[in-house]
Amino acid sequence: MPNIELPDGSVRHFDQALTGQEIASNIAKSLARDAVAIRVNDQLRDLNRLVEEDARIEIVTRDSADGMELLRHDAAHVLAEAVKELWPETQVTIGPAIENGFYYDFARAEPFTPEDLERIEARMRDIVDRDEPITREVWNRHEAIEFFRTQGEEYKARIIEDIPAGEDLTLYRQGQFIDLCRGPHLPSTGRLGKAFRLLRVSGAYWRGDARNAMLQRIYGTAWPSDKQLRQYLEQLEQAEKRDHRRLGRSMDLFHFQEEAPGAVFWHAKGWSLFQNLLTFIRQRQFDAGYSEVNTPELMDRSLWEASGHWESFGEHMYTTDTEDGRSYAIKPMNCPGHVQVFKQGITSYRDLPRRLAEFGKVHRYEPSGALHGLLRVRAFTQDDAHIFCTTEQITKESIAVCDLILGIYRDLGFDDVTIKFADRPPVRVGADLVWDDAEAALLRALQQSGLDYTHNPGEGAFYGPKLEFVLRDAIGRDWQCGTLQVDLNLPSRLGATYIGEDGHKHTPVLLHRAILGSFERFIGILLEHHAGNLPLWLSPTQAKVLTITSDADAYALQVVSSLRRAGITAEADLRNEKISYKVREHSLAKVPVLMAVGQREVDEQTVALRRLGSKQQQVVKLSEAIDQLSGEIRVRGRAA
RNA sequence: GCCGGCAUAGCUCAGUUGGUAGAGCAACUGAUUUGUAAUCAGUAGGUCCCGGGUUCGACUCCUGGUGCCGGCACCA
Repeated sequence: MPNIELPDGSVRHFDQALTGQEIASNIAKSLARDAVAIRVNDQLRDLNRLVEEDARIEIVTRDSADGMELLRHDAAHVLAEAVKELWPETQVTIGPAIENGFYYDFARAEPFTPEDLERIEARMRDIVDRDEPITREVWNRHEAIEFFRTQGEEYKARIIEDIPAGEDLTLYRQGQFIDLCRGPHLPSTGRLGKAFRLLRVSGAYWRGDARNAMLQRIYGTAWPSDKQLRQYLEQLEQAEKRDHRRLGRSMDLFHFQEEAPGAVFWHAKGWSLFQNLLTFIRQRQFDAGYSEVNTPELMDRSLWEASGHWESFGEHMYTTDTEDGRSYAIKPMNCPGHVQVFKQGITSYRDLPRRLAEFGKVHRYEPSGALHGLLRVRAFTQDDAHIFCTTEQITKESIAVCDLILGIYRDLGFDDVTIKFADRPPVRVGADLVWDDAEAALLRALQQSGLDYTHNPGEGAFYGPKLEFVLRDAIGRDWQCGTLQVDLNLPSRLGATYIGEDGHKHTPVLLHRAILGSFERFIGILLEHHAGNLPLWLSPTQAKVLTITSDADAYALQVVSSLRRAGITAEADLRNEKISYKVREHSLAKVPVLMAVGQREVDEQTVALRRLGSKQQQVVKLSEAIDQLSGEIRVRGRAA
């Protein structure tokens, strides 16, 4: 005889236990229709389970975040049911809801083809039409293992074996299909609706471990309504349009070719963008007290053995053997080089902190399958720096690094940044006490800066804990770019020392930090974030001066040279084409400022100025236009 | 690296059961002097990713590579 408290605080009394579905019907018809689960005292439950006790409840509808997750989880089950009906010999494994959708991993000798995907999706729709009740059963552990073994479901049996003894095992049954699942689930398959779509099939290792068998993963997306599904598919198309590889071609920025997998051929415009970004970072670093250095690309293998990189990453390093019998490695990172610079001469504690920066081009033999346009390459340029300091200085320096990184992101148009604190990994160098200190110092910096962070356990580097700076782009994707790592191991491995106040030698602490990480990758992210519409100050070509008739040719050239004198990168387009043709062409090439000049502009010494993305133009005096643009450029890129 | 897919003109893509290839856009040439997202006409353009095999004959079939794409794993 439960008393049911609703989210609005009202309480309803019922004379007998009743199901979530009945409670929903009791409240409102529409709620009954949209209900997918019930939350009973903060615990999600199936709608058709009885609520017998006094409880606070909330009906979970398909539109809510929890509701959508449920829909997607159910979609995964319906997918598995469809596959089992079509190919009964297939083994099922796991099938969770993920952001925007779901997947299910299957073990099957034959690969799924795109045609198979269509058949599966059609069968899923049949299953929704059948509206099979989904029922929860609690099973005994041994019986469950026995059951799945006899069904030939080896993977399911193994999953159950790994569930701690004593826990209740729940199985969910829909039609002929039974799956191990914690639940909750919808009352029936019809409740799923048909706003789902299978997207692709790919490989995935059993339990995410490359030593295990490779399963076949089918990905899908599912939504509460057709409209939301359409919107999502539309969003996917839009994301494709801002693919940096496509923009790189249409904006004539860079290319790749077969002879240099994972290495960029920068074209003039792309390199100009690269240099604009580099100049900006260089200025900011200078202002923050860094000195720029440059260290060899090729160094003897012994140095990499001493640093420990040879052991951990030897397979991913490019090496070269020379006639003199020596073995060199092309640098995969800059730290050992910077330590060599630090070691020259004798450093006093008074000289610390010492901040050495380098735009270091590094090479890493990344696994072939990891390569992805500019976002994952084998040859890239880091905005790398190493800060040598005392233990006492770690926190202060770390705070300064956080400030520097966050400020730069803001100026590049990224406001949504999260910080992750990654602590000691299972495989590491150095004593635990040393790790304790390093982790504590980083956390102190975060606390004193008042920055929010999330914990990323076990994800630190092998030599020290790190902060990871993750920025969210315009379409909601997260990119880890900046990093700050406290290293209490490498300096001693490479013999770096300073003379302390006591006149004795001490080992400095080494902070590794990068802001953008890799210029190549960051440019890829920037392009996608801005959909190619780069901020004026970064654009390789900032303005294009377009003539309307050839009468304006001389004036157009004069405008271009005035712009260039003001530090604005400008080019003239004197071709004998219609103005609309030129506007279209340069808009597609993402030139931020177009200035059209015809007889009127010649007479009045003006330009018809049009900004990328706008359909309007304003006619302004040339001098005004120049002031306006150079002011805008100064505010962003050149400002300290 | 692993699973699956793809590779044809600068780009986007067609190409029948095996008979050595086409379109649109771009490029080039000419005409057009044009007021804000495609002016018209003509011309040229190919190692059909690379190697080997089957065949009278291979873009097409088989086979070994390479690169790319979607994931998985990896990411100092």
